[in-house]
Amino acid sequence: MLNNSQYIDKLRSSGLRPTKQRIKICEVLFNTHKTFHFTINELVKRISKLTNDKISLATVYNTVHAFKNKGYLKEIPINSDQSYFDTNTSHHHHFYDETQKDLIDIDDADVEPVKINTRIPGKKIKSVEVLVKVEDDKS
Amino acid sequence: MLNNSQYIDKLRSSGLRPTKQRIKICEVLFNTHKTFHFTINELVKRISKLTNDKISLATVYNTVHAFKNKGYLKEIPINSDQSYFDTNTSHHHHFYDETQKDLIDIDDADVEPVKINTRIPGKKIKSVEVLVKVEDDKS
DNA sequence: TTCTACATTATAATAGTTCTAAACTGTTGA
DNA sequence: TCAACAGTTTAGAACTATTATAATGTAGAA
Repeated sequence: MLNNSQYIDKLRSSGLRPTKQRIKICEVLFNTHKTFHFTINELVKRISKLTNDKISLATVYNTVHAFKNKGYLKEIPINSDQSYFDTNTSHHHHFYDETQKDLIDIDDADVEPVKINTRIPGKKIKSVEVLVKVEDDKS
Repeated sequence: MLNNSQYIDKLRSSGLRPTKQRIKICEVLFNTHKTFHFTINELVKRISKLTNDKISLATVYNTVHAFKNKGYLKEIPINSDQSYFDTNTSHHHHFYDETQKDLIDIDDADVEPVKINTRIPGKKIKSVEVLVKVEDDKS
């Protein structure tokens, strides 16, 4: 437990109590410059690999949802049997490899801005997400 | 049971036996010029409203998946507690109204073609889907 | 220190979807 | 026409991700 004051501040400033579970989850999710995708299941495994005190499944769900609501995580819209989350909250899109069931970032610079020339009255756009499904090329 | 030969042909030509359940589901899904979105749940309700012989839930799932695999239906990528399908298999995109949990088509003409300037070696693009999430505009 | 509201926890509950295995039916070919 | 077989349907059980419950624990304020 060295440099967790950043997480404590972050949590406190968004109205979340800095509990040791939340700090640990912050470490697992944000203690790297690389962003990544994960499912709850994968996160639970990652946590138990990196810590001795186990965190209950319910807490992991609660925390991930709290972080998502605060904008620290994004949920990626995919039809899958489980939800995918992304620690990269900047604007970008995804490939989904249906063969390997693998998610890959598409750098925002590699996608021309998506222009929507229609609106729904009384609604404002919250996000525009592009999902590019790919499969093995057997040609 | 009048003009079902079209469905029988369609099914047979794609290697699906034209059972009476499948024909009935074709009627429910394709007997209109309007395309629409549905969940399995909604489809089951729609079927039971339009027919007397009930079709088992398992068959509805099987049939929807078979139709999806044959390209007669598209699954719409959304994070939801249930899967959404679309009888409109042409290239188009969607608004998802998070307030009302409602899906709305975006005419393909209203979206500038999405240009992806990167590829994954050995993979070919299967689909490019844009999901525009909207919410009530309280400004 | 004490109090209180917020968090965590194990477990139960829920709900969508898939599996199972027995019964049924379209299709083929004799 | 009819037997045989592979594909299909079915009810219900099983499975799995997620959410709810309610008791216990804990951070932060007074």
